Amino acid sequence: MSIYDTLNEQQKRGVFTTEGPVLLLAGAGSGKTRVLTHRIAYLIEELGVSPWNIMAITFTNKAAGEMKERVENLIGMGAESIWVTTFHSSCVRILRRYADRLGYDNSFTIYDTDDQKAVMKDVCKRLQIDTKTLKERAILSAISSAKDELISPQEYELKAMGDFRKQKIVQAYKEYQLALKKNNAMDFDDLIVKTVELFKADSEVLGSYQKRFKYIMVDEYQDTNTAQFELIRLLADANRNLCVVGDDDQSIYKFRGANIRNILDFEQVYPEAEVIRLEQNYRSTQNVLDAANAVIRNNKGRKSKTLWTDKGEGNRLHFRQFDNAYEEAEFIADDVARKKREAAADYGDCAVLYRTNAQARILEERFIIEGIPYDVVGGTNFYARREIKDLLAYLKTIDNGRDDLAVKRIINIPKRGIGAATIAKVQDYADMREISFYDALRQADEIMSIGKSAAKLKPFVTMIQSFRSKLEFYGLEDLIKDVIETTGYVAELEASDEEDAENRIENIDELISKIVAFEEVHDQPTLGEFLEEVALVADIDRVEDDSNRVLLMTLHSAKGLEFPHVYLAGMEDGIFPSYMTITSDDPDEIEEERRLAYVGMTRAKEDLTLCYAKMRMVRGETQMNAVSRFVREIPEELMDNRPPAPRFRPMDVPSSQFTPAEGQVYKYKPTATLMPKRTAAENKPFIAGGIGSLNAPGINKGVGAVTGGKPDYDAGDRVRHIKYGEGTVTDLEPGPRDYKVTVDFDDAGQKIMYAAFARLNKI
DNA sequence: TAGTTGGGTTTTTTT
DNA sequence: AACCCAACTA
Repeated sequence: MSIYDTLNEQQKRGVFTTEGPVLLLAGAGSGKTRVLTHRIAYLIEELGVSPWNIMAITFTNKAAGEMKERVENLIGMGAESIWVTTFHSSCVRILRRYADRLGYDNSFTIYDTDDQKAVMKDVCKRLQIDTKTLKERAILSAISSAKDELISPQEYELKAMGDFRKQKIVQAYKEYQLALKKNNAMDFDDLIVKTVELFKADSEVLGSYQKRFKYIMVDEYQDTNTAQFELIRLLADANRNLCVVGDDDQSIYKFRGANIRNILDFEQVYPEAEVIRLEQNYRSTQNVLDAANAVIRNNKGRKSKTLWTDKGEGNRLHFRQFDNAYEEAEFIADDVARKKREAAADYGDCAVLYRTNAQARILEERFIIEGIPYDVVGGTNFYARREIKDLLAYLKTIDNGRDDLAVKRIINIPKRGIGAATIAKVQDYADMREISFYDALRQADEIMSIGKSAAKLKPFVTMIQSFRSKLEFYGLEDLIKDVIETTGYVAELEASDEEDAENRIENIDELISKIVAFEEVHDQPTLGEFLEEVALVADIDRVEDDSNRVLLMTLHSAKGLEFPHVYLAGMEDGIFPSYMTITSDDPDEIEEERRLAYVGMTRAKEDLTLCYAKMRMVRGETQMNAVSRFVREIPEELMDNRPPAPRFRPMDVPSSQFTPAEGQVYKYKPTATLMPKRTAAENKPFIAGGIGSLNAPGINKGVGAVTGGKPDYDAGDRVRHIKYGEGTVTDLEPGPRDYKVTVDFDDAGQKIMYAAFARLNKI
């Protein structure tokens, strides 16, 4: 009995076909991760390949971590030297070693979207580009697309002939790259592009990696872009042992440059490629699969395949119709609660998927009201949140003062009376001497033009220097706490009456936890390593599988995941498929949306619920939308309710026309298929344009003490938190203006928070 | 310089 | 609705 016996025939072929190029067309839920992990195990255990010679590229850090773990479970020790990473992490690893050969310093920093925008703003100012007509964002996205296609500024210039707009973009592109280089920084796209550049320019380096990576595997291959493909092609060129795994039906990242041709044309590029299809689905019931197949069948130009399962039919899909998004949210929350009550599902078995991040808010509000533990994935990346970026900017500045952007970010946070004028003068001085902004600050006395403002800069420099010297003696955890304490960052938040101050503080606590965790995992944790690790994490990487909370996320984020119970919210034409793709004259766009629908539906193992709201507030105006065409593409016999037939459809109606005074709301009473039961109080008419009862002041205030007095619990007590669930208080200490409470939560682990914000309830 | 206000814009999706 | 930015006031 070997570990390979449990694989089906196709999977076995995928595992045992180790030499030469292999295209593994793996339908949703067909066990591709199993094939990949077994393939790695087979290479190592049966063929005697050194783990060191294997590279597996995944889409997210989370997927990489899981794969590594599963390989470890299969072969025991020895898995740590396999490269299992994302494209971006691999490239950083390579560039940290060789970036100097491209004229960068090996300690380059990585710029995120915010940083890019800041640089571009500056570039536009210098080039006198009118950002009213040509937005920074548009320029950046043009540059990003160019980089995805490996188009250099020079090549772009050739294409820009006679096109004024493009010529402006070329100028900006060139200037932007110069600025990045000057700051010794790379953006996300550069990580790939520069690595390809390095490989092409330096055959010695390329040769060494080719020699090392004898077996290369790429997961989610349908979502690779041209630059990534080129990277892989170069790496695999010597041995040609390249196994790509993907599903053209799940290609959903065209907007990010994913080139679906990479998978469709694989056999042209590698004529000797073996093509293996995995069509048996081990995840979903037949009904779910039939529905998903019926939808995706409407796409043209796909590699035909039909998923099947030997699981039973299962439940029919649920279709539910609502008047508005609030009722939709209420139903979903109620339904989850019902399933939990009836022991049909636990919280962690449920996921709510939607097209746009904005849809999360209403759902979230409802989940809070009903006290259902949940987690929202995505939106703004954790590390892109203001408070986190602020603190990270401190850490970056302490680590090395070379990141001008970071220094400028925090120089006046919290307020130190240092304004734009002073900053500009310091920058001028820095430019003149060709030194960094921070070094210019250190010489503030020498800068004649700033006059008495120099006195404001000095304490800042002294503070940073003191952090630096203290770093010799204490760890990262002490450092971050010291920064928070010394700057008064949290104290300021605490005192502020900002709506989301509580949330910010929670995020900061989470950051501290992450630093602590980082220090636990690494033998010799350095600040630089922490900052690097943090630069490349996606929001999805942070979700823990065992936290037993309902997950709320976009359809995009859900790729690669599965849940027994899935709710698809906002199944409306104009929302999903999005308005943009409906009105586009490129028919490919709607096909990509359909693939997204396919991805969403195939996340469900047992139970799939499709929700439709007739009226929905989008960007401040009320829209009336028809049922999503994707719902209508599902055979009716697979659903428990028949979606209403399409009728006249005002695409969007100005909210002003929907004041209750004019009574028009009532025209759109539900045509009543199954509506969830609700109490009379809850059944009040929805007021379009208003925010409804859910948003009443105090909604987020939960229960429990809000004042700064001593809480009614103490160390040792059991308490309940609205989000983290139950836990034990391990510490309670008086702070400057509030008690600081440390709780060891059963599910969420240890958290430190301010009592006023934590709103813990003794139980 | 800091804080406020009013006007204009917007992402659909993210490593 | 939410966010960002410029312009204005204190």
